[in-house]
Amino acid sequence: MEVNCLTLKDLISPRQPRLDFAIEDGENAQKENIFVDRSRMAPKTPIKNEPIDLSKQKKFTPERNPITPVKLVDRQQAEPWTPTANLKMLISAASPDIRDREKKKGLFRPIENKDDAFTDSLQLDVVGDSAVDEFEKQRPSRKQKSLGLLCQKFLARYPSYPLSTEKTTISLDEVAVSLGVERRRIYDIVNVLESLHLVSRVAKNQYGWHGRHSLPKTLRNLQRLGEEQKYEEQMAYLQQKELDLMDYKFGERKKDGDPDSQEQQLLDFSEPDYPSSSANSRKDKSLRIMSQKFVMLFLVSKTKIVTLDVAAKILIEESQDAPDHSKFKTKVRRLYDIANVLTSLALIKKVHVTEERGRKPAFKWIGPVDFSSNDEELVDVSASVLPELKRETYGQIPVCAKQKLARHGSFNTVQASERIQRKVNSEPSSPYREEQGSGGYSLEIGSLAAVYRQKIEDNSQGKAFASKRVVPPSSGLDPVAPFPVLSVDPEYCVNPLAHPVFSVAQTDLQAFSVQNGLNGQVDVSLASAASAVESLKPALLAGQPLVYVPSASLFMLYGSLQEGPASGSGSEKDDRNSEAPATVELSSAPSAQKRLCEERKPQEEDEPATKRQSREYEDGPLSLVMPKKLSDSTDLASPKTMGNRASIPLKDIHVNGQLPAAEEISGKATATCSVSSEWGNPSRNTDVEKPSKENESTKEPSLLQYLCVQSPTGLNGFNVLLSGSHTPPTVGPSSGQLPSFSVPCMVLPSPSLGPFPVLYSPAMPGPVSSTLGALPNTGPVNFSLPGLGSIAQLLVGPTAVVNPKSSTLPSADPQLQGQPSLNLSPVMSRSHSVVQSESPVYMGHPVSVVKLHQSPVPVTPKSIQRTHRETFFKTPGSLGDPVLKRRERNQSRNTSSAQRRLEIPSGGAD
DNA sequence: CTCTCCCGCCACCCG
DNA sequence: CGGGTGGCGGGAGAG
Repeated sequence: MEVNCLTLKDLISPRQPRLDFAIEDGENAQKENIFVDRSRMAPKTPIKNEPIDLSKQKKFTPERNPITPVKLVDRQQAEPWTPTANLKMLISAASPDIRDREKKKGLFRPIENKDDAFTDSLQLDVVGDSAVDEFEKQRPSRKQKSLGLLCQKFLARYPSYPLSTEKTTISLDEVAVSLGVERRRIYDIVNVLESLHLVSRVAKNQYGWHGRHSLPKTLRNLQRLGEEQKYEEQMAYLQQKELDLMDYKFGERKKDGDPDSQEQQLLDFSEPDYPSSSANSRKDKSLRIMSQKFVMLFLVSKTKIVTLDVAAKILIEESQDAPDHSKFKTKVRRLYDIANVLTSLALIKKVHVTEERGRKPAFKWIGPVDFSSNDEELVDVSASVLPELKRETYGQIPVCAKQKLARHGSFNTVQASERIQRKVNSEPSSPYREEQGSGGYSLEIGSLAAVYRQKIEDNSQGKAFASKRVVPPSSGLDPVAPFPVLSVDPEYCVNPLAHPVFSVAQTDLQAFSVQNGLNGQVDVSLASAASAVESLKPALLAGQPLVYVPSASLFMLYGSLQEGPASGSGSEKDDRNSEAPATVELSSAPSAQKRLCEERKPQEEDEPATKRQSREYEDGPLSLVMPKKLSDSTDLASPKTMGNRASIPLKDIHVNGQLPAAEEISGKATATCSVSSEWGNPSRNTDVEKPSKENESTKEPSLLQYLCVQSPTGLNGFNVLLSGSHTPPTVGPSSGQLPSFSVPCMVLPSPSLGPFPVLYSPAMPGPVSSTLGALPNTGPVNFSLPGLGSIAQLLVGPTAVVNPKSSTLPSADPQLQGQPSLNLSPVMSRSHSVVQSESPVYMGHPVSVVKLHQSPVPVTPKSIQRTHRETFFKTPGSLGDPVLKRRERNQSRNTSSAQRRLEIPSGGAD
């Protein structure tokens, strides 16, 4: 085996660009985190590539055989390689470094599969063998084997926001092998991911990776369901009681109806296949359901903090007619499993709620919250609950939060800018972080209170938006219903910022940023970060989002901007967009499928297409909203890139678009904001990102209406990008269709700017980091992101940029994140694809920019179909090969039939 | 000790 | 029947 592999590699091996990463890896290796590596890998070719490759390679590597016992291994061996495998090989071959690494890993790999993962990570660090040995010897600690870590690795293999075109198939076996774990573990992960629609089962042993595109929708639906179920109340009740435990009786708990039914609904919603409820038959979905419910609890919770005991109780109650307390322990175990996955997704982080009685393990939601504002009731509940919490922890609310509170709903860019300024001014030296810092993690409770307040405030302001969202009448119950609900949530955008804030302390961020350097790679060394903050494990993740953001999103913006003017790549569809929104979307983009999937579910029957679109946008953590209005052209923008994704060099893009875009922008920009800034100090590191090809894809064009305000140099380079046009959030701007919320403004630290393609216009002052130059791309072309820490970029969404809720969090905005968290609200355009930074890395919220693309690419008929129907990628074909590039392979791929589930998907149609 | 949660037995189902 | 799934809970690492 080994030989073969090597050979192949050798043959292929020309070192290619990728190597870069590999190399870096080695360097980075320090950390050990596997994640990092993987993520890196991912970034490279991120999406498409399959992470698996690497991993497999490991396995494949000679060592495999020797290695061990693992069945998986055997399998692989047994199996000649699949095409996918071959691809992987090739890829690996491409970068010898990587290969080597892999090998080493494999070698070292502990006997136990389990160990592998851990081992790998270690290896990564050390590229060297010696190190490895050590690691080997070290037994993987339990932590190393933890589901959370495993999940991160798992996630690292796939792009958070895969291009629509890309379809990734997840082979459980492969994954298990690559990660060195039993399949059973993979099931745990996949089930949770599936509950959030990040993946869907395609066939036996095969899951399709959808990425986070639909996550917002999913969350929205869950939120809705949670509301319907009155989880808030339950939680509030329990919390208040403090969980005295079991005393809590749901007597009322669900007014709606049976829990069961609800549960099913959940599932359904997740999978629109009612009919098949049979599929659900059984318990099987219990974990999924449980996961969804768990998430719902967070979404419903004002505080966004859920203690395990409360969650367990609620779950027990619901799940069974006769709640067995005896199961409490078991439930808690499961919740931990789920929580680990969710943590890896950066949706929650572990915290402890200190109650009078003592500390309780709990998790805090750090994911997007805003998709819809439904706070109203929440407030009430929270009110009751919060008080207690607050006092315990601490009370102060960070300024940031207050600001946010101020109004996330619709605020103007101007406002946003003002805010920003204020902050800056207020604390010149101290970045936002500090503000947050006050809280530290300890905040939890305090944060809750803050949140609570915010919500209240927000509600008043924000409600308008909320109202927008369409609520399907009771549809919630319907399996399908849930999705339908999605309405636009202009607000949604907001979240991103919030999360990060909470989750990561500045320090962490800094460290993080430093480590990561944010290079273009974006890879993020989450792992490293994680390592740094061990305690945080989860937290890291949470913080992570930041990481991603930058590059991709920026890129996106940039691209979009460019496009606006230029539009070259374009594509066809522009018109369509405007024309028939709904249709367009679906049909239009290949990539759309993803979105579509999401959308479909929801079925927006009601909703106008526009809404949907908006939703889509939402998906991306960062969404840039670009109103298409600019011109139709903008719409167009798209796309082609999508298809190309990797192919195009960023440079080109930059070149093309850059200036013009900037100009346009500037022109548009109505306001300029100057920020004083000292956000962050720029840390030196601004590494340039490499533009990932992926990004390229993003390039699309959209039009954005952004204003780029450069901060005077003095400001630190803070630049603000405003969307010039965006209208009030709700309003649909351009086409009128979409409500857009768009990005009100983006603030960038100057340093970062340099890299930032978009905004900078040539005019940009030089402040930008020279570093940029270093990067290959240099120049405008690249937008490299400076180290996170250094650069804080702030993107404010017009509307709610700040999400109220989240905002409440103490975090400091921008900096905290260290990363630029951009939210881009996608413009409404009809189709936008969200692009993710390549680094799939983890979680993060990667920045996903929404593009408008018409049809992204080449949609094959298949894809199209799929998209509509299946919510997600159920069709095998859609999934695409893991390794293979979707392109041909996909086609070639058997589109196997869908399995039951696949079929089901159509539910959306329903 | 408690908190976590890994690990894997074994029951379901499905094909 | 065999294999994919995944419920479930013992028991042990970590703190």
